[in-house]
Amino acid sequence: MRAPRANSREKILAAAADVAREAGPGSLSLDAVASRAGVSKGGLLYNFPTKAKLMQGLVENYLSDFQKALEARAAEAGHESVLSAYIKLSADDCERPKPSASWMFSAIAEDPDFLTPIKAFKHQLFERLKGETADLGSLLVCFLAIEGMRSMNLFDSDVLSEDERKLLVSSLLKIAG
Amino acid sequence: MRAPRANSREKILAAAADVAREAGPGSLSLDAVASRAGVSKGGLLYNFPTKAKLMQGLVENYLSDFQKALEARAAEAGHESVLSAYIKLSADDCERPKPSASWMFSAIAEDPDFLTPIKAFKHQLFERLKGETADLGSLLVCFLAIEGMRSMNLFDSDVLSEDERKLLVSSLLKIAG
DNA sequence: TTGACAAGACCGTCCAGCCGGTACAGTAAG
DNA sequence: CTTACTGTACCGGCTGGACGGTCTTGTCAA
Repeated sequence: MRAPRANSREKILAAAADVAREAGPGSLSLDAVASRAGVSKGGLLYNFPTKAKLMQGLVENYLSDFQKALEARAAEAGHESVLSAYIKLSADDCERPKPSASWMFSAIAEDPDFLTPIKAFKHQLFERLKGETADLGSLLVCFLAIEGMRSMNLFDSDVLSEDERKLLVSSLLKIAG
Repeated sequence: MRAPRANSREKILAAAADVAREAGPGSLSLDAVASRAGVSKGGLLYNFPTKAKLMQGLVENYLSDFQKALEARAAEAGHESVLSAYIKLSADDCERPKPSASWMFSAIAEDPDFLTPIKAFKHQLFERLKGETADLGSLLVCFLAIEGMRSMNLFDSDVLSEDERKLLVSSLLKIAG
């Protein structure tokens, strides 16, 4: 029963995210991930020799996906600012009711240092935005508001209604100029 | 050496927060909390019959502290808006380099439903702010930006410098009117 | 045949919750 | 006063189960 062509890595990563989302970040065990991915535990450990490596894979995957999406947005919109692209991308990410990143809590529980690459990424993005934005105050407000939106999505807090989120986004775009 | 009246509950709660902050949210074990609080495991279990109850205690403590602090701010400043009080309170909370609430990750790992009271609290606060703020767009931007600030503090992300945070706060206060 | 890859039984560790104690305070009958 | 009983606060060893990681044994593709 061996899948001749199985890109197991991606399946496992996706399965891990699913398990964290559905069973809760505290229930992300290797056994659960393996069975969810349709893979044996040995198979999982073959691809990710340790749980920490799995978490690392999750983080790297997340970051590279995000970067790709942001670059695509920034390119497709032509001469639009990166900040606008970031706002719109985040709005879309938060629109779908998937708090798709609750695996992050598992990673933090495993080792808070898994946040380091994410922090670095954000810092880098912030610096990039500073380079293209005239008014630092406006940038700060926008950047933090987006952060807040993402955070609420992560924590699965649907405090805002659909309309409110749309109003928020348009307000931010206005501030961003 | 029976302490006739030691308010063990508070000591335990504080110890739990300390352990989560220093050893990481994944290392919050009952043994660690007990020894940190200067209490035996049995004593801990006497006050909090289960780990879930301990988490619940943490959440309730956090929420009531926050509410008290907010009320105090709103009262002391006289006729200032609640939104301004909320902004300033959050700014002060985030100023000290203590990501004092990393126990929250442990709670989420234990059971994501521990977030429910927090979500409810935020929702309630948001409704209250809506009642006193004229421009919904401005309120949304401020509210989310504060959320972002708190989130960054929680994740121990020091992306913003001291000056930037001050500028952010003053910008928010201006928007809040 | 060989080696990349997968299966799952197995082992050691860790931890939540349990349980049988201990120390002490209050109370009240003798 | 004292003895006996009751309830409170706390102690710490124990255990059963879960989980991460290893090991042995396949199995398919080239």
